Amino acid sequence: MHLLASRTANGEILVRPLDSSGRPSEPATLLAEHDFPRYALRQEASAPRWVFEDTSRIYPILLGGGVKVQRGHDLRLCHAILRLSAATQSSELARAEPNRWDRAPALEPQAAEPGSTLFDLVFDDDTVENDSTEEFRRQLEAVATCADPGRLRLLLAAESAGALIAAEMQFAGLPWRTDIHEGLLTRELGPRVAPGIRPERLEGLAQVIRRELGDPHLNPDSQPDLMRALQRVGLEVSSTRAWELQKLQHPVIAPLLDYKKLARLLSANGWYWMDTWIVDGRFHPEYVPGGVVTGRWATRGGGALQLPKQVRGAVVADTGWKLVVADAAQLEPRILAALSRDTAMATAGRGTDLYAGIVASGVVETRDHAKVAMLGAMYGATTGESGRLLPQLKKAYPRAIELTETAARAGERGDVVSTRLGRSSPRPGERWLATQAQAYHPGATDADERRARSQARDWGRFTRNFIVQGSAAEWALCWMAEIRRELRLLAPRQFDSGRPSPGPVFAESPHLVFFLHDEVIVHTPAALADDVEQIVTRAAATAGRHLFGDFPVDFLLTVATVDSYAEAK
DNA sequence: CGACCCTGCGCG
DNA sequence: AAAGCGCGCAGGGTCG
Repeated sequence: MHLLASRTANGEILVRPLDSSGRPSEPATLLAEHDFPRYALRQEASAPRWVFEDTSRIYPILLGGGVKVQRGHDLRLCHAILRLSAATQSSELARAEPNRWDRAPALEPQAAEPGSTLFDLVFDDDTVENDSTEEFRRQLEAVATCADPGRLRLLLAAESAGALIAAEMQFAGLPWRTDIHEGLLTRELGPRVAPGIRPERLEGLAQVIRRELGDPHLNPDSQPDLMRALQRVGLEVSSTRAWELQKLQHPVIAPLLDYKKLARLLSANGWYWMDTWIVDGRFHPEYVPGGVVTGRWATRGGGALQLPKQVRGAVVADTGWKLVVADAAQLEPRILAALSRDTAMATAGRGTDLYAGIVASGVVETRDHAKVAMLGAMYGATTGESGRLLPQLKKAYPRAIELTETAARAGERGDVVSTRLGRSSPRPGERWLATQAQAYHPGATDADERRARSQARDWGRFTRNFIVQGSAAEWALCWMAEIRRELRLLAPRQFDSGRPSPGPVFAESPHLVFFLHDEVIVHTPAALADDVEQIVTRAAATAGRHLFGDFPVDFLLTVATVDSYAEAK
């Protein structure tokens, strides 16, 4: 059973039951917004799949009303996948003119208060293309008529589960101790100062830098000024990047590197950041599922996917609770091994650190070499150490390396590549095609050809990486969806249909609070931490089976139950 | 003044 | 141009 829930022009919620092919089956129900959670909770007894036009816009109403749902289908996200997927190119959906389902969602951040601003899904033009019921039917049909529906079906389910999880994680927030964060800032930067003023320690370092560079008015935050000042004292730099400065011998270097480090802390995660993003002891970033072309998530605001290790000590479980932090070890190379069915490479990672396994197999000398060679293979490195190590890797793991090279060649030609579950890479743009065409033009110059070749290789590196990064993102979605499903079984109380009035969704039971590409954090009552660890571990194996069947590849995790995020690895 | 680009750096 | 992918964000600087 599907329940399509959408918002009407006057702010009510319209729920339309649909049958398995997406056709309206029973009469629709019209609800006031505040009645929606209670209604949804009743429906949950039969575990419907909720069809949302945009999960991030409508699900917060339910969460705010104390209701989590089990299953979802996000029309906007699934449309994006099906529109581009090579597997569904002949479908009605893919061949239709661009319509409202292709338009980017409104970019303004959501209001913190769920349900206060949700106008963007209301459309005046009641055309067939814009109707959600029709769109859902087109999506089901596109999947059903493609060559291998199972994979896409899984992808759409995983993507949609991701949308539910993203909304839930934003709603729940990551536990954040502002007192600990403040302590760190004061220790590193000095006492808090008003915005625009340099904290004590930064000002002190700025003075030292000015003295060493003989420029009493230098603003170390100005890259051009700093570069000129460095050159004036005879330091030949072409940039002011930390890694480049590190190589130089001069008394200004040490204080300058300190300055950069601290200036970064201040601007990225200083007091202003804390005031903006931490509300009632929780960090509530907005996750954007499908925000990256490869299918990875992005975030909007707060820089949640760049939380520096430096400040992770402020992420602390509530009293009586724990954080279960789990990280997929060497995820992308394992994905590559499975994608290419390279049993030798899969064997190297069986029950052990994959890079260590590669060393143990005698392929390269050190773990560091194994890592840099693997990354180079997946990113398309040609020079340097990883370029030199590639032949050894190729000899040991021909199937895996072959797959990356095939993907690169496809991209160089301008072809599309696809992930394990069928997410396809975007086609190169007009400019790319024009540059390639120019190189084949009779009057093409050497420069034209060089440019075209270099651009083709760039796109090849993109498609090479796309299949691995994108398939890894799919694994991670399946992993998380499975964790979520099992966590619910672990603490079923608030979902039981017998409970007549919904309560706070995250007050009592373990729930996901953070996701970072190949890493999750579950916030859990301490007594359940062991169960959560098992769930997370089991879910990794399940995700592997969902993607790769019985191909014998391990997806190892490092799992830790901790009080503070900083304690994990 | 805002819009935009550039540089640099954090994360995977 | 940090060898080699994908991001977000802040601050300086320039331009209209």
